[in-house]
Amino acid sequence: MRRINFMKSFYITTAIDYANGKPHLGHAYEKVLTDVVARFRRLMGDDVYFVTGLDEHGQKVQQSAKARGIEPIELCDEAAESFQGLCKSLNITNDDFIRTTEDRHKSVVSTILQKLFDQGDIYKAEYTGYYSRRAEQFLQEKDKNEDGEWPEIFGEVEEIAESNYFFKLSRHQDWLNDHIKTNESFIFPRFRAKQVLEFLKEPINDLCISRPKERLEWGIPLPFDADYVTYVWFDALFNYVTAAGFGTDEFEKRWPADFHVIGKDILVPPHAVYWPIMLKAAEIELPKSLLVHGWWLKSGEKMSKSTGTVVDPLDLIEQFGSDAFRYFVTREMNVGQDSEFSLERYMARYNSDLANDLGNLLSRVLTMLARGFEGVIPAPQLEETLEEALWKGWDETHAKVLELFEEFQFHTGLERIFLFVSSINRYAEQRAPWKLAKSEDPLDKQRLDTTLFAMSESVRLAVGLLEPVMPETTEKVYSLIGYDPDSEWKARLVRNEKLAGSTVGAKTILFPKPPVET
RNA sequence: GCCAGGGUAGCUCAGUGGUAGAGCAGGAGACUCAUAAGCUCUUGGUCGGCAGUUCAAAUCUGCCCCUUGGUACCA
Repeated sequence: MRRINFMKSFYITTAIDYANGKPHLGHAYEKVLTDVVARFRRLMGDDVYFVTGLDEHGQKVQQSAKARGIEPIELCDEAAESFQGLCKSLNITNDDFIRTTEDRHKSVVSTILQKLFDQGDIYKAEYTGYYSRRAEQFLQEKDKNEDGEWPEIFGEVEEIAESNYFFKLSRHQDWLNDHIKTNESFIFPRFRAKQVLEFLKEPINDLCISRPKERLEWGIPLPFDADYVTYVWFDALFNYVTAAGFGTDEFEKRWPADFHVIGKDILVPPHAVYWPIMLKAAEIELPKSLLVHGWWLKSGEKMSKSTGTVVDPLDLIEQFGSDAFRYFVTREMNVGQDSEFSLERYMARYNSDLANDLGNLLSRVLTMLARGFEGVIPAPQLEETLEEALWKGWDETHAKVLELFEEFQFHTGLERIFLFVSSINRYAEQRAPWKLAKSEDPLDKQRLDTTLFAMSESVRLAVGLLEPVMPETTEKVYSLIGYDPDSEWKARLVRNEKLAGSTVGAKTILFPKPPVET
C-alpha cells in the first residue's frame, strides 16, 4: 500500500532558455526573481523544488552549429555551461537544471506524443506556405516588405506544400476559457489573464508540432513517424513535467507546479493556451499558477560616460557582488510591469541604499562596539520612548513585508525594509551613543548599553528579512555580529535578547564604494 | 485597426473617493561613532488632456494624446 502522508513540494520553475544565445539581463532577472520566491517559500517552511534549464533543440541551434562546423550538442554543452555559470554567479538555488536533449526528457516527450497520437489528438495534414531555402523556414505575411515583396535575405522564396503533424487545440478551447475565468490565481498579475481571454475569443487553429527530418534533424523523433521530429512546444514545455520526475514516484509529490515563472512574451499563446491544453489532453494536472514578469528596457544600451563603452549589466554581478545585483533587480522591478535599466540607477541604489544606509550602519555599530565594549554586545538595560518607537517600527515592518512578499510585491517590501534601516540610523542619532559614552551619569551608561544592543539587534532583524533577496549579506552580517542562525526563519525575525554577550567581528565594509568618476 | 499595461515632484516609483507621498538628485544647518557616510530642515507637482458622476476624484465613467507589449503555428 502506498503511503500518502508526504508533503507536497512547492514546485517552481523558470522558463528554459534557448541554447542559441548568450545569457543577458532578462535571463538573469528571471532566475533571480524565481530564486527569491523559492528562497522565501523555503524560509517560510515549504519543501521547495526549483528547476531551471535549457531548451536545446531546434533549427537555430542546428544552423549555428553548422555554421561553426561543430555538432549541435557541442554548442548546447557550451550554452549549458554558460547558463549554469550564470546561475552560480547569481547564487541561484535551483535543485535541478534540465536540458531538453537529455534522455529522460526525450523519453517523456515520446511517451506523451504517443499517447496523444493514440487517442486521436494528433493528426497528419498538408500545410502550404512560402518557403525560403536560404533561411530554411516558412515565411509569414508579416515577413514581407512594405511593398509586399520578400526581403533579400530570404533569397528565392517558393510556395510549397509539406505534410506535418498537428495537435488539436480547438477541442479544449471552451474548457480553457472557463478554467481561466474561474481560477483567479491561474495567471498573476490578473490583468494578463484578460489578454488570454481576448485571444480565446477567436477560434484557435490547431498547432503544427512537427518538422520533416530532411529540414530539421536536431529534435526529438516522433514515436509514430520516424521521418519527423517534434518542433518547439511539445519539446520545450514538457520540460516542466520531465523535471518533476514524470514516470517516477517523485512526480506525484512535485506535480502540479505551483508556479511557472515566465516573461510576458511567452504567456500568449504558449504558456496560457498551448500548455494547459496539452496537459488537459495528456490527462495531467495543470500548474497552479503562471507568474508573469515584465521586461527590462534598454538593457545593455547605456553608455558609460567616462569610457564611452557599453556596459553589460551582467558585468555588474562580478563588480559589485551577486547580492547587489539581486537587490537592484528585485527593488526596481514591479513584478508584471516593465522597468528601465541604467547604470546610473544601479549606482544610485548601490551607493545610497546598500553602502550608505546599510553598510555604513554596520560599520558604525562594529566600530562603536570595538571601541567601548571590547567587541562584546552589551545587554539592554532599559526601554524608553526611543526604543519603543524602534521596536514598534520593526513589528510593523516585519508584518507588512511578509505580506508584501507573499504577494510578490518585492519592490515595495524592500522599500519598507530600507525605511526601517533608515529608522535605525535615526535612532542612533537621537541616542547619540558617542555622547553617552562621555557621560558619568549611571543612567547614561544604561542608555549606552541599551543603544548598542538595540542597534545590533535591529540590524540583525533587518538583514534577516533581507535573506530571500540578499542571502550572502544576511550570512555575512550574522557572522559579524556573532549571531548563530540556528532557529527557523520566522523565529529569527522576532526580537529577542540573545545577542547580548556576543562577540562581534572586526569592522568590515560590506559594500565598498567605487572611486568617484570624474 | 483591435486588446492589454503604463503616463503622479528633475529621476525612479508608492498611493483606488475625503486637505498630494517616499527614495535619489538640488539647497541650508547642526553633529562626528561611521564607507566625505548618517541626522535635521528645505526647494519642487493645476497627479497626460478634455468632459462627466459625486457634497468630495490622482482614485469612478467616456473620449482623446503619448508610450510599452500582444495580435498565434514566431524562440
